[in-house]
Amino acid sequence: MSEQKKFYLTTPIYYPSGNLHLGHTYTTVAADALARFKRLSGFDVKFLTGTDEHGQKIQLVAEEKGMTPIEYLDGIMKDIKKLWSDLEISYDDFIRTTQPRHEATVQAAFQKLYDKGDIYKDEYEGYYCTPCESFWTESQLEDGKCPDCGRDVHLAKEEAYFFKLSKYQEKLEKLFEENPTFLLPESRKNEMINNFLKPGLDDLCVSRTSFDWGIPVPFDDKHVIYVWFDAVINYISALGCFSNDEGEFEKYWPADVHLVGKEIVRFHTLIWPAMLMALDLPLPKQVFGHGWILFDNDKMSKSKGNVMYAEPLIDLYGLDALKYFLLREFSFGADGSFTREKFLGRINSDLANDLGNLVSRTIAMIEKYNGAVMPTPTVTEPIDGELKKLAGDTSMVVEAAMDKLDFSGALEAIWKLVSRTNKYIDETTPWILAKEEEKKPRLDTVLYNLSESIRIISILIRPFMERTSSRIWEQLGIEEGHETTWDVVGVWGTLPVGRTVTKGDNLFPRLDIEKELERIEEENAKFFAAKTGQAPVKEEPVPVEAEEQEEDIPMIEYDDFLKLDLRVATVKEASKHPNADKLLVLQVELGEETRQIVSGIAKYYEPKDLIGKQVVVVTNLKPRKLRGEISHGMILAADDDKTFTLATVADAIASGTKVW
RNA sequence: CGCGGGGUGGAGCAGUUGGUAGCUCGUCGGGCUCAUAACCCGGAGGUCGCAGGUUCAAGUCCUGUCCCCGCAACCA
Repeated sequence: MSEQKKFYLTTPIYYPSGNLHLGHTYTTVAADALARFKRLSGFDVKFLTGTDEHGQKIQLVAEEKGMTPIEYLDGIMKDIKKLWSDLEISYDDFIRTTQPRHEATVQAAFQKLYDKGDIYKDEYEGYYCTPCESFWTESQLEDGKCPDCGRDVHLAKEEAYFFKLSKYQEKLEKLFEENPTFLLPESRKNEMINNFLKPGLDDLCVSRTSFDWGIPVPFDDKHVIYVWFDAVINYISALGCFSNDEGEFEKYWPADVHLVGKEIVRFHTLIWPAMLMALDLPLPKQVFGHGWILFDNDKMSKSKGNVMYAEPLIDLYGLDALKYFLLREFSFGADGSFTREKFLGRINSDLANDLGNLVSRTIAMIEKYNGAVMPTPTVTEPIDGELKKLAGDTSMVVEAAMDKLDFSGALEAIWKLVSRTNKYIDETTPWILAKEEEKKPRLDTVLYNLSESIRIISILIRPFMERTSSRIWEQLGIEEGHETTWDVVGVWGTLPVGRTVTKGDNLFPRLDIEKELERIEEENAKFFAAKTGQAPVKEEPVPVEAEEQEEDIPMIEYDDFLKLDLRVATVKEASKHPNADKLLVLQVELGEETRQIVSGIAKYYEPKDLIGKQVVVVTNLKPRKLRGEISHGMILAADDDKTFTLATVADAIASGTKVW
C-alpha cells in the first residue's frame, strides 16, 4: 500500500430549520454509510456536511423572533448537530456558510469571475408595479397588467450582477454527452437536458439588493451574493480553496461524489459546473440525485402533517434498525414510501429473524456444546464449500454495489450470506452431531464455520450498522483488530479459536407489530408536538391534522381578525374557467350584490353541483385576475390528503349574512 | 400537442448492453427443534397497462394509445 487513494464526498448543506425530518436524514445516512465503507476499504476519506445560512428568509424569521440572525442560527445549529450525533454521522468537517473561511472563498470566487468578465454588472429589467412593489417578467403579466392587482406596470430597471451562464452552454452539453456517469441516476439527465439545456441557458442573476443577510459583493457592498452561488462554493471553501493553505484542496478536490436530493440537481449539474469552469477548477466526478422518502405517498411536509422524524424511531428501535431500513428498503435513485408496516417488517424479518437469530443460535450452541469456547475446525466436508465460497465472494459484490451507490443491493448481498449461513445450520444439523461423541470434531468444525461466517458478516455490515457489528464481536470474543479488517473480510479461517464466546442480549428483539404500530404513531406525534410547540395531542393519531399550519403561525390580534369580512354567499352560476383546468368561475350572490369569484376547486366539484350551495366567502380580499378572469374574493374550503370540502353553513341563511 | 417519473404474480419492489421473469412480505404444504413461535425445503400465483412494429429472439428498442403520480403554468 503506497499512496492511499482519496475519496471526497459531500451532502447538501442544509437549510437551518429545527425540523429536519426523515427525508433529510436519508441523504446524510446514505453519505455516512458510503464514507464509512470507503474508510473501511482503505480510502483516505473526507466527508463534508454543513448548513446554508444566508438568505432573506433567515433574516425575516430571526427578526420575528427578536434575535440577530446569528443568534437564531446558533440555536438551530444545536438541533442539527444533535441529530447528526444521534445518528452517529461520521462527518470530517461541518461547514457553515457564515464562517469566515467560507465567506472569504465566496468573495474571492466572485472577484475572480468579475475580473475575468464572467460576472458583469447589468440592469435587471422588468415590469414594475409601484403599489405592489414587485417586479414581473413579461410572461407573468396578465393582459399587460400587474397579475397581482391588475393595475398598470411600467418598465423599470434595477442594477444587479450576472453570471455568464450562457457562455458555458456548449461546455455543459459536452459534459453530459461525454461523461455519462456525471449525473446519476440517468433519468435525471434527461430532465436537465430537456428542461434547461435545450431551451438555452440564460445568464444568472447572482446578486440581490433587497435584503442584506448574505455575503457582500466584495467591490460593491450594496449587493449581497445570491444564496445559491454562495451555497455551492461550500464544497471548495471547506477545503481552503483560495486561502493561504490550499493543501487540503489540492489533496481532495475534485469531489468524488456530491450526494444531493433530486430537487437541487439543477444547481449541482448546471450552475455549479459552470462556475467551476469559469474558475478553471476541475469538476466533481459525479453528482447523485437520489429520490425522496414519501410518507403516505406524498412529499413530507410539516404543513401537511405527514412528517416522520428519525428521533422517535431511534429511541424505540435503535439507530442501526433505522439505518438498515433506510438503505435497504429503498432504491437509492428512486422515490420510496415510508410506512410503519414496512419498517417493522424489515426489523422483524431481516434483523430479528435472520441476523439476530443466526447469531443467537450459533453462540447458544457453542455455549451448549463446547463450553462457550470457540472450537478448532478439523474436519471439512464438501458441503462447507458453498458457504465458504459465498462468504469469500460477498465482499466483492458489496464493493461493486457501493461503487454504484446501490446501498440496497449491497445489503441484499450481505443478507444472502446471512440466509446461506442459516441454511448451513439445517444442512449440518449440529444438534444431531452433538449426540455422538465421535462426531465432535465435525461438530467443532461446523460451529467454527458458522462463527467465521458471522465474523465476515459483521465486517460487511459495519459501514451500515457499527453498533451491531461491535456487539457481534463481543459475542464472538474478538475485538477490533487484524481479524476485523477489510483485508481479511473474505479470508476464511481468520477468526481466532479458543476465545470465550458470550451470549448477550438479543441483537434485535422480535417486535409485536400491532403494538409497535401504535407506539410509533404516539412517539412521532409527541415529537411533532414538541417540535412545533403545540401541546401533545392525545388520542390523536399521526398524521396530525395541521391544516394550513405553516411554520409557527403567529398569533394575531382581535383587530386583525376584524379586518376579514367573511360572509355567506349563494352560488348562482358556475362554469369551468375557459383557460385553466383547475379553476372554476363562480357567480355568487351576496345580499344585493352578485360578484364573480374564481376558485381552484375544479378537481373536486362539478359546476352544476355547486349551484344553489351556500358557501363562506372572504369578501374583502384584494381582487385578482386568475388566468384572465377577475376574482373578487375567496371561497373557504378544507382539505387533507383524502377529502376536499367547501366550508358552508349548517342551516340555510340569507346571502350576505356576516360570518363571525 | 408544457416537462418529467411510473404502470412487472395478493402487497411492495429489482430487472445492466434485447436471449429461459427475479427479490422481500404474504399464502399453501412439508421438515427441523440449536435458536428471538425464529430457521430450512417445496408449491401455487404474472399474456411484464393496451395495440401495433423491428428482430431468429423484447419487460428490455420503435410508434401509437389508456391510466396514475410529481413539477410548472392558473389553486386568493
